Amino acid sequence: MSSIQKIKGFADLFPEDSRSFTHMEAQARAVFGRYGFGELRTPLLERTELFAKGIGEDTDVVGKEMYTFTDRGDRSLTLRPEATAGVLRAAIESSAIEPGRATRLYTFGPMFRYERPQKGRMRQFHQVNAELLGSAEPQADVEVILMLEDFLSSLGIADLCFELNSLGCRECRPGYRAALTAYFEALDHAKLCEDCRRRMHTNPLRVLDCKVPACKALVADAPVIGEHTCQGCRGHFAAVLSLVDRAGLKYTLNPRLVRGLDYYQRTTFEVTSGAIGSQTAVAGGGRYDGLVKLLGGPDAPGVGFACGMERLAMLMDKPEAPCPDFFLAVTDTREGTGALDAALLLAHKLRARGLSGECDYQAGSMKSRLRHAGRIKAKKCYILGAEEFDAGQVTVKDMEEGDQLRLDISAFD
RNA sequence: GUGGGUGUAGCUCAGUUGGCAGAGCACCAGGUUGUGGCCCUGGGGGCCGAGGGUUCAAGCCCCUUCACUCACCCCA
Repeated sequence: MSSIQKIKGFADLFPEDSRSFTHMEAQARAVFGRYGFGELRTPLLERTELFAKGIGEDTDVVGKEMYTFTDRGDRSLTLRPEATAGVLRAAIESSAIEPGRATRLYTFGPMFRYERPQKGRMRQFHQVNAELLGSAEPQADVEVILMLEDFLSSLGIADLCFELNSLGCRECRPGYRAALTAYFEALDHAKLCEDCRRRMHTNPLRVLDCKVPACKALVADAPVIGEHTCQGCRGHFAAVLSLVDRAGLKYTLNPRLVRGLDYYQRTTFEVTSGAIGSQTAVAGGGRYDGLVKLLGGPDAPGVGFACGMERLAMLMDKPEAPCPDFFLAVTDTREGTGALDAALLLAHKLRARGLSGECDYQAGSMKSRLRHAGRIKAKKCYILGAEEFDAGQVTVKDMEEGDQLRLDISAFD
């Protein structure tokens, strides 16, 4: 109890769990590579203002969830709570964005949010991110959505629900917001929950997302965004839906799909699962035209997604531990014979031949050593007992077949 | 931040109205004088989360505290 323990909301991933992450990363590289995306790695720490600007001052993420501190130079720094802002900062800083030409980048790694941990939510969690910069066309939205689906199915994850929506743009969204607020005002808004009475003014879109039954009932007849979006947004969304359809991806329209980060415009999407606790979002994303410019870059549009790796891990089959090629057992329990030295050197030679395996550092009974070899699923057990050692030999037992033979150790030179 | 649940062996968990600290799995040894998996027998292992209180007696009751966990808010 007196030993130092990890801090709340942070996790250690031992091989049983880390294998899942390694596998996801490998699949992401393979799938995204087929779409022409290149990997970008950005720092985990950024200046606080990048997130404040990029995510939105009024969001929960910026308002109460960031790990922010001042460094020794009195700069305010923040551990990244999401990836997009950092990716855009890097792309802008290195002039990687050419308006009118697509730039495709993906990244993955840890994100940090100071929240109360629960199932599917950690303070340090991991995301896979992809961003397609420079294209405002609906084809870009669809490419990203299809790539996400491609990635998820490469992991063998089924029973996922794709939800799509359009939030409109800077031109038409204010009108929708006003209509929503007017709707709630006209209603008996005392029936709304406390949070929603506040939200109907600050962010009426959020009310649509409320889970309180009374609010849900009132929201049922609220104006739908599709009726308020401008011609351009409507055409864009129609094109996206049509293409997604033609690509054969099943989805549901969710007019109440509101995302938590301020920068989304037009297309938004979310992938959900009912099998990972009360947090259902596995991945989410959308279009963020205007964000690149807001962060000081060219006026280039963008679309992308983030995918929660811990949540994916809950849905995946765990990759099996690899079976070692050998286990080198030492059963010569006499003192000072040098059998342990001989074992180590023999194991070294086996590895030089490309074989994998572990080697005893302590001699034990035949029974216990063989049991261990079986337990770690070694393909072969190399046995170095007193007889073998004195003869300069080793017994090699096939753990599957059970047959064995004696070989000279020198044969492995 | 606000609620609920749980802290006992390396792991998963029992533990009755307060009365000697338990099981399964894992580990070690033996049954089988040098041969794994199945079976049988035995063994090592514990500040019962921590601190205080009540009591002849506390894993159990009371207070405090810490940790973990689930949920709300919100999100991946």
